[in-house]
Amino acid sequence: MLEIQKIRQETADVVQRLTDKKVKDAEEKVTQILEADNERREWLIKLEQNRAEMNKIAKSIGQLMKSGQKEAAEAAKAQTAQIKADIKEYEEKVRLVEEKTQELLYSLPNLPHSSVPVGDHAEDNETIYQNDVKVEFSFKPQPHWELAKKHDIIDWERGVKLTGAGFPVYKGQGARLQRALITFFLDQAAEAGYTEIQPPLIINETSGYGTGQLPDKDGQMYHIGRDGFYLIPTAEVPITNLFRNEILKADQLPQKMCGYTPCFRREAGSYGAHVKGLNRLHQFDKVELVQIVHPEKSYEVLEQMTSYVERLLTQLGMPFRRLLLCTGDSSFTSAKTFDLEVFSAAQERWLEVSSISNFETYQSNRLKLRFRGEDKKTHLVHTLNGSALALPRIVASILENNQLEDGRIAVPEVLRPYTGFEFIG
RNA sequence: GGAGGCGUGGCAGAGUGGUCGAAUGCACUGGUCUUGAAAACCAGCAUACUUAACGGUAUCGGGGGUUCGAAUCCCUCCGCCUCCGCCA
Repeated sequence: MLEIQKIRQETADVVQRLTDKKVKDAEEKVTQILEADNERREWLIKLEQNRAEMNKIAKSIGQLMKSGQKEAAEAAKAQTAQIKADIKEYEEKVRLVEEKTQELLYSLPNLPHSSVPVGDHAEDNETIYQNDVKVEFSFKPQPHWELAKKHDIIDWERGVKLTGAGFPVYKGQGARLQRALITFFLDQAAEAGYTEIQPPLIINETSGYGTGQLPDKDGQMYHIGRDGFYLIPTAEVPITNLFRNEILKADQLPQKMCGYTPCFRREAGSYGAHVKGLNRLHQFDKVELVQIVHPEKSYEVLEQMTSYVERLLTQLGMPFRRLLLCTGDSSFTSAKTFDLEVFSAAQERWLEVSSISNFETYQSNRLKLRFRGEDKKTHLVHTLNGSALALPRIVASILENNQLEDGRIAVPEVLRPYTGFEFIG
């Protein structure tokens, strides 16, 4: 959520950047917010004046009662009725206009950082880096869903029986490969100084609002109607919410955390060849990095986190590239996002395996997550997160890029201590 | 699931209808003193909104109510503790 003070003080700039972000009618929306906010303050002042008056009378009644002037006290009571009614009226007005302001603010995405290219679609993203790993075959490579079937390591059909499409069952070497990846990623993160967190997989509504999944992505989460909870779509939600409503000491920053969790996504509206196999699932595993940092450090940290994830891909021997997402393609809540994509030679396409974002104060403003600065005042922190990494497309890439002519699949060196085997099949 | 108790500032802990945003202690910050430190003493020490400023308003787990006035009374939700039941 954008800070209202910022919208007030830097109106023109905010409108421009929202327009860059491809928000329709940005100027109109901002004007509406400012009008609502002005109205709010007008009513608030009236409300508070009345309350002050009321407090004054109440106090004087107390004095009169104490000194035994009963009649004077009763007389004072009589004049409170009108003020009381006014207070009620103003309270209602303030409540309504606050609700409206809030709703409008929720509807605005984050402002893009100045270094983010302005663009509409994925085609406008900038390729920042591409490594020189090449995967070439002397035979016709098979897509991962064929390979998984052949080696009997992923069972889609029985997953459908248990739950539905998008809930695969991993078995044997497939299950072991998953577990190896999770442990490898967690070990690496620990070495890089991230504290491992095992959060709840179910969150309440407030947490959903805190990181921005609610209200705009309500349809993408699984809702547990009976208790009003949600299944987490990513570990980002519980981990970033850990410090909601807290004021951290300066020396508590940065908070570097990582966590492995399954992720649950309804993926309503997705269909077609791009969701085949492991490309898009309703339940998948992911190790997530979250950092809560001093505002001055956040872009430095974004770079550190991204290079960290690139190192993981390098260790796995994957051909990958780094994209800087353009304004139109980066997420609602992000100020700047890098995507890392692995090239799948068999599918002949790039698969997004990680997305690393700086949210600046967009999340912390909702979370009321602040720190006390050198000036002794409270300031909003900056929050960042990134996948390190999401498993399904990594598994797909390993299967597809590491397949051998005899049909076996070579496990990347770094994973062998974790899998206990060198080849699948 | 049943019965009872409790939820106050960073922590501990007073306060059961009237200058209570809240005693006191500890912690913390600044100052005096000291060669330095400790001790002692003095001062400060929640958050948010609002105002050009003085100031004002709200917050004692959350929400609602009674009252001229609520930390204090009532309702409700949440959480914690104790006992019983059940259970991995």
